[in-house]
Amino acid sequence: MKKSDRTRQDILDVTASSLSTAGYTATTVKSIAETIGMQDASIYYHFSSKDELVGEVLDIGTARAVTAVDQALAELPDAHDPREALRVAIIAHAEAVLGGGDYPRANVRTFGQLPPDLTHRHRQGHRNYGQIWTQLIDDGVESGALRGDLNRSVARLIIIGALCWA
Amino acid sequence: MKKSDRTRQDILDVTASSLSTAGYTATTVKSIAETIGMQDASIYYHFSSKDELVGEVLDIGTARAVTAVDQALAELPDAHDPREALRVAIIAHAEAVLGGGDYPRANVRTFGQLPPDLTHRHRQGHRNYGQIWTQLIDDGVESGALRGDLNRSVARLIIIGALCWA
DNA sequence: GATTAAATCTAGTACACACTAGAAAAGTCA
DNA sequence: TGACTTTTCTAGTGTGTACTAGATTTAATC
Repeated sequence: MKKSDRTRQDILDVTASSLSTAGYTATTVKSIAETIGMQDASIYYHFSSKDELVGEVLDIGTARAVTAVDQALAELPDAHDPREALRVAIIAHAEAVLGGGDYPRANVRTFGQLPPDLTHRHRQGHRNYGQIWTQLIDDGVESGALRGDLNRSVARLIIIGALCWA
Repeated sequence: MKKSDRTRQDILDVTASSLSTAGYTATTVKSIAETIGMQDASIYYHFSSKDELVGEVLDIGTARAVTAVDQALAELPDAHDPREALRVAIIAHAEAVLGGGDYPRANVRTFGQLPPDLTHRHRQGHRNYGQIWTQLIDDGVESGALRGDLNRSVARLIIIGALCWA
């Protein structure tokens, strides 16, 4: 049962890499198999469908980003400036996306090109992640550290948008 | 030769609408034809390929955004604050993308999912557009109105990224 | 109204894709 | 080694896509 795990991991890695650079449509089962050096049909021994495989890659990516941000926030001192929290979170997110490997990048790259099923499956995860930022911004506004006259949801969109774009 | 022009325009409009909401892959020749109420093969009387059709839609979109920003900048008084120029340009861009119809939106929506040929064909247009913003930011920095210690290309990416995300 | 041109349709081809079934090979362990 | 399991391959199916060829209809012109 060792061989299977290694191959499975290889498939995930290659898929994440392809998704992050080529996008969803250009990431074909055949191309994944070719990169690994096996037949496309063999992929289905490890994953029951392309979308299950892609879904797992995306799940790993969001989990890593969430973990990175959560951890960065947890390392803050107990009484911290809400602006500092926002700053730390932004840096943690940026590091996860830019330097954290292909998995978080796959999420950003394929956002908006996934088939409906996958989109729906990951919508909740995205919402949860957005919730973190909404909370950070709300904290800032309510503590008076951030200007209260800006539209909060707009601010959230700008921050996440700018981060994803980078 | 009137009928042809009207139908051609219909095809362009429907394609822009579909691209802006469904993206490139989900925008099939068949779906376009169905929306109009004709057979998919009939599309090819007006356009020689799907990508030629899509390319024309994207060209129109970028042209509209560029025109909107250029026009907004041209209406500024001769001696204007560089910050004001940036502000006006951002608003013009946002209006073009959000309220300017499907054509500019099609560009944003399909960014990163186009086949290589189309990507390459429009890369120059995107570069030109980016150039406008680079210039605006450079003006701001050199005149002292904007802080010079921020990385200019990062600033450009953040601004365009946030706008496109919205 | 007849003739020509423009526009659309019918009926297909070719290809890439995800995916399947069963045979073959590779690995595991007594 | 030999029996058994795990993994991969060969060879296909079905489907959706862009696209083509030629017939057919619709519109314009004389």
